[in-house]
Amino acid sequence: MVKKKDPAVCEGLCRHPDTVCLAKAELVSDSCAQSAAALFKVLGDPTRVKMLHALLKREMCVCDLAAVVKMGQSAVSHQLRTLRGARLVKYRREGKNAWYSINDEHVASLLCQGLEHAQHP
Amino acid sequence: MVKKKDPAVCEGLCRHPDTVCLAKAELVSDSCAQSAAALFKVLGDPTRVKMLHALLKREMCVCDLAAVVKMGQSAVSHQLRTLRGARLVKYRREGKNAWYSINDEHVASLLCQGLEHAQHP
DNA sequence: ATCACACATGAACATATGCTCATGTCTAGT
DNA sequence: ACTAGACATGAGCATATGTTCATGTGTGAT
Repeated sequence: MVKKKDPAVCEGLCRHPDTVCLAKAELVSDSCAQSAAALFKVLGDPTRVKMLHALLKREMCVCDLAAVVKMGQSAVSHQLRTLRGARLVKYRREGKNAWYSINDEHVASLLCQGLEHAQHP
Repeated sequence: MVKKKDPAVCEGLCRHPDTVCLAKAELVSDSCAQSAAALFKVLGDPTRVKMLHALLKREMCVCDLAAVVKMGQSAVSHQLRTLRGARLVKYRREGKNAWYSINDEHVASLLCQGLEHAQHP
């Protein structure tokens, strides 16, 4: 009788309590899963992928980014807002222009890994 | 006059044509950005992050996964469907159970990088 | 001061997403 | 054959998301 359920620990919801208990013990916290998912979610839009990819090589201002990804200035500005919110990009103002760039190497690395994976189906 | 616009190449939509032309030349293709974004989008949900994290260490069946992430069987099954669609997990059937596991190391690496980044704000 | 430009932002809208509920399918045991 | 268990799937619904349109803000040139 090696696979008897243990309601006290696993709440009787599973077929393989040992596995479930182990997995539960190791499971990431809600907040951790939340923030990782939030990060990926921001990366999960083709427009933002293109924008970040363009920013990999150089600092760019909003209207140039708009021209590159072939979108309206407003759309690009909204996307930059969410990218800023997730701290994936930073910006500096210079006169009338706002120059955006990738925030850190970690972000660049993640993006490149995703792009690379996408090319090898 | 180093910054004259070149409508033939940049369509007159930008302030810094040289930069835009360079960025356009290097820009990832639509389909490439699409598939990278699709990959990230699938990773961009806390429930799926938890499920994948649990699968990092061990193969699991559906009802056990449901117990671990504290969700209904149907919800988990739907999520597994999208994970399968993105080829992030694979599964094998054994009698009445379906055993799921991470599809490849690349996926695991991406997930871990995301989780790690999320813990260093 | 006025104007044009670069950018940000709010509202509105269509679409996408994730969950629940109900039901279908397949397998194993009787 | 019949039933129960494990899983898959379709419909429905509430919420989230991305774009456009209109407008607001701040800067520099005239």
